[in-house]
Amino acid sequence: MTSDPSNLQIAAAFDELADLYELDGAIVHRVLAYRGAAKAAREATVSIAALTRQGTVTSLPGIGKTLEEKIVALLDTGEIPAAVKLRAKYPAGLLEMTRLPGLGPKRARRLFDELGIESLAMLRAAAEQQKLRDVKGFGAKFEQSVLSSIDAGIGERPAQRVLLHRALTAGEQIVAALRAHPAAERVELAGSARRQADSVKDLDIIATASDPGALVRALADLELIESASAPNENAARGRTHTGLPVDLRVVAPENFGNLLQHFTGSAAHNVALREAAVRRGLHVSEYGILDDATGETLRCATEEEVYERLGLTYPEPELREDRGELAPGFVAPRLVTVEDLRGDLHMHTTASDGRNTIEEMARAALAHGYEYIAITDHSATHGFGDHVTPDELMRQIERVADVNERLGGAIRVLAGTETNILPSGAPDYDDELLAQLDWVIASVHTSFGMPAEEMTKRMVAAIEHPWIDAIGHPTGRKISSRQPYALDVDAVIDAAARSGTMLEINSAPDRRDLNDVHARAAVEGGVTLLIDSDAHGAERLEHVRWGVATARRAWVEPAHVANTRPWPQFAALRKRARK
DNA sequence: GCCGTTTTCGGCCCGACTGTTTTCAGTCG
Repeated sequence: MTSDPSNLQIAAAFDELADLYELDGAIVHRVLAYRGAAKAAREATVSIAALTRQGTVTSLPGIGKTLEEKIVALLDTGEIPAAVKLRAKYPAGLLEMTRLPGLGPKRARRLFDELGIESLAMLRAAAEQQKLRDVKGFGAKFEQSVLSSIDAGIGERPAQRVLLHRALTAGEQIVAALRAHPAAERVELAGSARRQADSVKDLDIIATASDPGALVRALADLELIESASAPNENAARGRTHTGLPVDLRVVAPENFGNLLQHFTGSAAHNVALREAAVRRGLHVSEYGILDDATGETLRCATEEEVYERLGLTYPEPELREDRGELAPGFVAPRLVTVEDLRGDLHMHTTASDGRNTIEEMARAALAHGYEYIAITDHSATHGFGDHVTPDELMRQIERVADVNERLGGAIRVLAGTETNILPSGAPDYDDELLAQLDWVIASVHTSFGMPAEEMTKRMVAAIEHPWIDAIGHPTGRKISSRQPYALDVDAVIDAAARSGTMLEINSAPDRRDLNDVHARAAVEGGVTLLIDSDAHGAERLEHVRWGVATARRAWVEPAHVANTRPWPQFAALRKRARK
């Protein structure tokens, strides 16, 4: 018996089934049911395999009797029979083909049935030989489009997504530049960038203007924009120099709220919002709210009006993922902000792989308005050459004391470490040394490939260690480049709550680890979170913005975060304060 | 395939665009 599939693997199996059923011509609602189940699996904070064995998996939204059976089959045999059958029927190349613009599952299926086309290569050949136009519904224009799409490499890989910090930095500059235009009135970023998602695929900007045509044409002239075109007086589409698509829509002021709400999404949020509206006899679109009873359409100048008309509490954009923000009893959380943070407990200096000295980091943190920071260089076995030996760590403690003296108490600098969690679960300094520090954060940097059970044991051992105050980047994921290591996050949360060990939201823009779903589960499990920059240079202290973004998506309030507290209260949360 | 202030069947968000088509299905966001 191999180990159970992770929630992410189960979600992937459902997504695959959705694609296969779609090719097979299933009704769209059945396909959407599988996609919904995949979302539920990705966002579940407990092990779906475990729930299934307990017989309670159907308590998850969107998972009923049939999907339960399919999970059981996956657990027992490692396969879902329907998927095996459908894979044999529809070659994998068909799914690649559906990545081309204008070619969805229905049309791909038709080409497969009538011409036997089952790969991008065969599709390309048929387009070149002008054979596609023989099939009803296909013409010369489509053949052209196929050739140019395949030549552009579309189809070989999924659409590129850009990390939030890059997209949002560009998006904010574009918004600022548009706001400075004389024709501009309101200009706001929408879409996944506004929701502070992990990554985005384009920027959506919604505006009102005294002269819409002038604003729309102005997009092309912005320094950040490589090229743009305006198909009409109210919309422009462009690309930044890094290739990020930008959509600008100018709308009448009385409709601004409807458009901003619509284009902020998420898709799942909007679908749930509209379903809730239909139950009240209302129909929501980007143009307004149509009332069945009166036949009139209400146009909303602000988003607040949209939610108010629907009888819903306004949810901050970060919450709009259909994760309970539309539920009847929803109470808007007071989300944590960068300004709430009073300290940063994870950063590096020249002693390991950082670029600045202790004093430089301390002065930068002081300028940032912090009351306290911890210096946490990499430990003895970091393995990248830039580690701190036990002797060196002793000298580091003295250097921190010197800096504290020189700064005259303006900021409190803690002598700490980011100690490696060895495969055994032990830290790589001995307890006597850890006891002399002010602060210990522990992280996994090696042996990522352990099975979930061993990795969980390793992590729980570290969490239960008497001198480890917090776990750094607990799942090891790197957004769009590295999967989290196999880990029972629920068991980690339990252990952290029991032992009073903090779990970090690491703010490195490609980590944001814990992620939004896990951070929310941690808070619900009674864990105190920590939001850290993991800065390797003084200017990177600003990165806490991205950790805060993840925290906000996790419904996190200031009280859930240790480093929003003044020093005496924070100090008391450390394990060493309880000895 | 799921689900219930429409409760065990019959619904399941909304609209624009596209290319191919004489009225629209499929795709996309």
